[in-house]
Amino acid sequence: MSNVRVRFAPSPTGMLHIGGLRTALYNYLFAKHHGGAFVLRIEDTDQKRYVAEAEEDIIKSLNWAGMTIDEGPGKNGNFGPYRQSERSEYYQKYAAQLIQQDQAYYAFDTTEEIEDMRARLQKSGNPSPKYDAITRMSMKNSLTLPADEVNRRMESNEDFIVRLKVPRRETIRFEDEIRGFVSFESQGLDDQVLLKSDGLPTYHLANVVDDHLMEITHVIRGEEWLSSAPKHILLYEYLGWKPPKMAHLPLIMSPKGGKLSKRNAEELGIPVNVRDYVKGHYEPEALINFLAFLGWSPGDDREVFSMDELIKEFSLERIGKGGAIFNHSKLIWYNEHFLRSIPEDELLPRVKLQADEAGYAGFTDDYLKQVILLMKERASLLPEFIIHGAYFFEEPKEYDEKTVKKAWKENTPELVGLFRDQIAELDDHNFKATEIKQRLSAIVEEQGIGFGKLMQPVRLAVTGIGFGPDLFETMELLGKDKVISRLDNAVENL
RNA sequence: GCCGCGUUCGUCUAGUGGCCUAGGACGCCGCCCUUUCACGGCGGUAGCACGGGUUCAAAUCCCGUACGCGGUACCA
Repeated sequence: MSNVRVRFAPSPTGMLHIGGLRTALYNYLFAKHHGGAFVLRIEDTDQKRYVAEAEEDIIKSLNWAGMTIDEGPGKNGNFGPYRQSERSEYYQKYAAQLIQQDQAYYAFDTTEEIEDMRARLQKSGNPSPKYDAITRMSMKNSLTLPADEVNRRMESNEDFIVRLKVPRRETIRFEDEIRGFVSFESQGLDDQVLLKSDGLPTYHLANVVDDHLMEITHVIRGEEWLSSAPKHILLYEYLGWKPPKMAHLPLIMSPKGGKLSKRNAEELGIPVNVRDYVKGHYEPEALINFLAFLGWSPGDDREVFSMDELIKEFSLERIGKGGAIFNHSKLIWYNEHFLRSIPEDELLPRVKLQADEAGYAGFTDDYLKQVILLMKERASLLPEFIIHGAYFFEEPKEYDEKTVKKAWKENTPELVGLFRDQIAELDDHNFKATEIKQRLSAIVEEQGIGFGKLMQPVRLAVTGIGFGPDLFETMELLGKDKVISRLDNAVENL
C-alpha cells in the first residue's frame, strides 16, 4: 500500500484521554507500518467546549508517548491549516455546493420549535421523531418557505443552519476494515446539521471535507463513530468524492462497565489523562505496549514490544471487534518490565530528580546508584525507589506496627544491643555486608536462636519496615554511624 | 424505544470447520530459590453466553434468544 495518510483528529475539549492516545497509536502504527504520513488535525469547531490548553497537551502527550506527527499545527505540510477553526472557507464552499445540488438546505427553526415537533410526534405514537424527509416538510426551511422569504431571513441576519437532505429510503452500505460490511437504512438517519448557526461546521461536514482535502486514505477512529459513518458516506457521494477506507476501533471499557470515561475511571483510581501518566512517571513504552494490546495482538505469544516492533507487526486485520476492559494491573506489569530493563546510569538522573523533589539533598551519584541497584527489582513505578526506599535517605520516622508486633520481643533490645556493640568494633572501611553478616551470625549461633530472631528486629530498627533489599547490603550502604544510631534509637523507643 | 455493533478463563487475548480433552499473558493460589520482601524458576486455578440448525466433524458457518456496548444534539 503506498501513499497511506492517516489522521488523528482530537477535539480540544480537555486533556488528551487514554482512549484518544490509543486511537492515535493505532493510526500512528498503521501509518508507519506502511511508510505513510501521520497527520494531527485539531477539530476545534465547538466553541462552547473549547479548552485553550488542550492542543498543547495533545501534542506534548503524543511526543511523550513516542509518536511524532508528520503534519499538524506547527508542523505544516502541504495540506494545512490543520485547525478546523482556520478552515472555514472550505466548509462554507462545500455546504454551498450541496445546497446548489439540492442535497442540503437552509433551516430556520428554533430549538423550541424542533422540540415541539418532537414532542408532538412522540405524542401521536412516533417513538423516535426525527427531522427527516417527512417532518422537514412541515418545518421552517428553504424547502418549505418561499424563496423570497428565505432571502429576506438571510439578509436580515436571522439565525440559520444548513442541513443535509437525507434521502427517504435508501440503503447505505460500506465496508469497515474491522467489521466487514455494515449497512444502514437512511430512514433511521436525521437531516444532519452541517453548518451551525455560528457559521462553524459540525463534525460530520468538517470531517468529510478535511479528510478529502487532506487526502486521508484510512480513517481509523473509535466505534462511537460507526453510527454516523453512513452520513459521511452520503456526504462523500454527494460531493463526488471517493470515501477513505474506514476502521472503527473497539472501545476501551471501564472495569465497572460502559466506555472508560473520566468519571468511572477516576472512581476506580485509574488515571484517565495521558498527563496523569506523565506525572505518575509511568514508562511511556509500558503504556504504549499495554495500549497496543488492548484490542490488538500479534497473533503469537509475544507480549513485549518496542515501538519499532509494533510498527513492524501492526495490521488492521489483527484488531479485535469487542470492547476491551482497561486492566490496570497488567499495565503495572508492563511498567515493571520496562523499568527493570533500564540501565542504572539512565535511571540515575530520574531518581535524583525524585530525591530532590522529596527533599532528599546531598546524596552522591554513587550512593544513588547503589540505592537503584538495591531497589530495582522491587519498584513498579519510578517514584517507588524513593517512597519504598525512604530509609536510604532519612531515619525511619515510625516503625511498622505489624512488624513490631511480630519481631520485637522482650529480649530483643538485649540482642540488638549485642549486635550493636559487635559492629561498633568494625572499622569504617571494614563495614561491609559480609563482615556485618558474620557478626550477626556469630551472635545467633552463640545464643542458639534462629537467624530471623535477630535479623528482623535489626531490619525494623534500621529501615522501620519488615521487608526490603538484602539487609547487610543496606547497612553497608547506609554506613556505620547511621546504622548504629538507628539501632540505638530503636532500642530506646520500642 | 429505535438503529447499529459486539460476546473464548476474573481481565487482555490465540483460535478463520478436523492439529482444541481450547494455547499464552496479567491476576490469584501453591512449591522451589532466598534465614526478610521482591526478582527468578516450576506448577495449579479458571473460559468457547444460551438454544436451534448445517456438516462425517463446529469455539469456528447459518438462524434465533439473552446480555453488553455505542448512537439516537446547532458535542465531538
